[in-house]
This record gives sequence, C-alpha cells and structure tokens, in this order.
Amino acid sequence: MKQKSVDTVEFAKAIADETRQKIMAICCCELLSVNDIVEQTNVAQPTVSHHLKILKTAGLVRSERHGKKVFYTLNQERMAEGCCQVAENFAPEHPVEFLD
Amino acid sequence: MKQKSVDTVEFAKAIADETRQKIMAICCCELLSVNDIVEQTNVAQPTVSHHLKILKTAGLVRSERHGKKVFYTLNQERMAEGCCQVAENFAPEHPVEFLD
DNA sequence: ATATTATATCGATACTCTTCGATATGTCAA
DNA sequence: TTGACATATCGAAGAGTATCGATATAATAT
Repeated sequence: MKQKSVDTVEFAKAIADETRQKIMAICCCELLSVNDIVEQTNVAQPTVSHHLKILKTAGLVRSERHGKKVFYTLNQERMAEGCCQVAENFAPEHPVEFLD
Repeated sequence: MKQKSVDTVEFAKAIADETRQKIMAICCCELLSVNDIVEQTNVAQPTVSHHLKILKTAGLVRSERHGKKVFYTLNQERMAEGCCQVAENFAPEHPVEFLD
C-alpha cells in the first residue's frame, strides 16, 4: 500500500525525546486536554505545550478545542506512515507492511 | 512474529540526524569503509566516525575490520525491529507487520 | 466588564549534540 | 622498526534543545 512521502528526519526528531514519547503514549488512544497530560506526566504546563507544538508541527497529533480546553490525540496513521517510511528507506530487505 | 524489546527513545535518537540518515542510506545494502563514507558524504572523517559510533551503540550497524580498514553496514533487521516497536507502541490500531 | 480557568508564548538557563582540527591508536608493508 | 595509511579519540566552539517561571492570549460565566 502506497503512502504519502514522509520526511524521515523530521519524523525521527519529533519522536526522539523521552518526554515526548511519554506524551505520545498517554494520548495514543485518547483525546486528552493539556492539563490531563500535565497531571499524568509531572511535567510543567509550558513544557507540555512546547512538546505538543513539536508533535503537531510534525503532523503526529491532532487537536481540537472544546470551550476553554484543547484536546490532543496521537495521529496513529501518521505514526504508522513514518515507521513504514523509515523501514522502507533503511530496511528494504526486511519489508514491513502497513496492515489496513 | 515476536521481536526482542527495543528502547524506542534510543532508537529514535540514533536515527534523528540528517548526517546519520545519509550514512545509513549509503551503507544500507553495502559494506563500506569509513573512507568510502567520508568521500560519499563530504563530511569530515572524525564526524563520520562519531556518527558510526552512535549507530553502533544503538545496534544499527555492524562493523568488521579487514586489514587497515573497517567496514560498516546497516543492520537492517534491527532497523526493522525499531520501526515495528515504535509502530506497536504508538500506532496500535494501525498494525505494522515485520514480514520475514 | 470582570473574574476565572485553560493554554500558548516569552525569556532565561542549562544541557546536549554536531562538527572538525589535532592527535593517538591500530594495521600492514618494506 | 620505521613509514604510510586508516580509523578512533580528544578537545573546543558553536548550534540546537529542554525546561520552567512569568506573562500573554483565549474562552466562558457571572
């Protein structure tokens, strides 16, 4: 299955941080507000907003405002695309398939 | 197929650099000496050695010495494992399969 | 309008990483 | 063992990044 092209350097940089991976893990399957993420990570709110911005710029999270709150969730499809593109570039003899 | 566990932060950090991705790309399917890599990248030799060390520490390249030269090649299997682990953690609803 | 709550941005600090010249180490040939 | 070549390590400079307190912006309710 053909995917859109992915900037694998930007993708890798976006996920190459422990705090961001924590955030990614907890909003992987849920829509969470910034404050929810702050509480679950023990990371300061500006720091969380900063990391969410990086993930958003890389297209790895979606966000929607509801009232005063902004909810974020991981964009799993983009995550899978990034992984597949990295595998395609750097493991062409160990094909990885995106099961849809 | 079950893989060994991967430190996804270390994996992502290892591939999160443009110069390293260039190196990874050119020694993906070939065994290349450090000097070969220097010539194909226009990057200084100490810099190349530095990046190779990071990739080696992360288990993403193999190396073998033959005489004075040391040859490196990408470990595609580890690359695929890293990609699959990231996808498993952060795209569980878009399963990616390691085809063996 | 004002107060309250939620998130984003700013600014400063500390830390990490990339880069490369200089140098050390390793390997081999003569 | 000396010289030549290949790679690794060292050390320093500069760039980039994470973190968080303070503050600005946004949304809502009273």
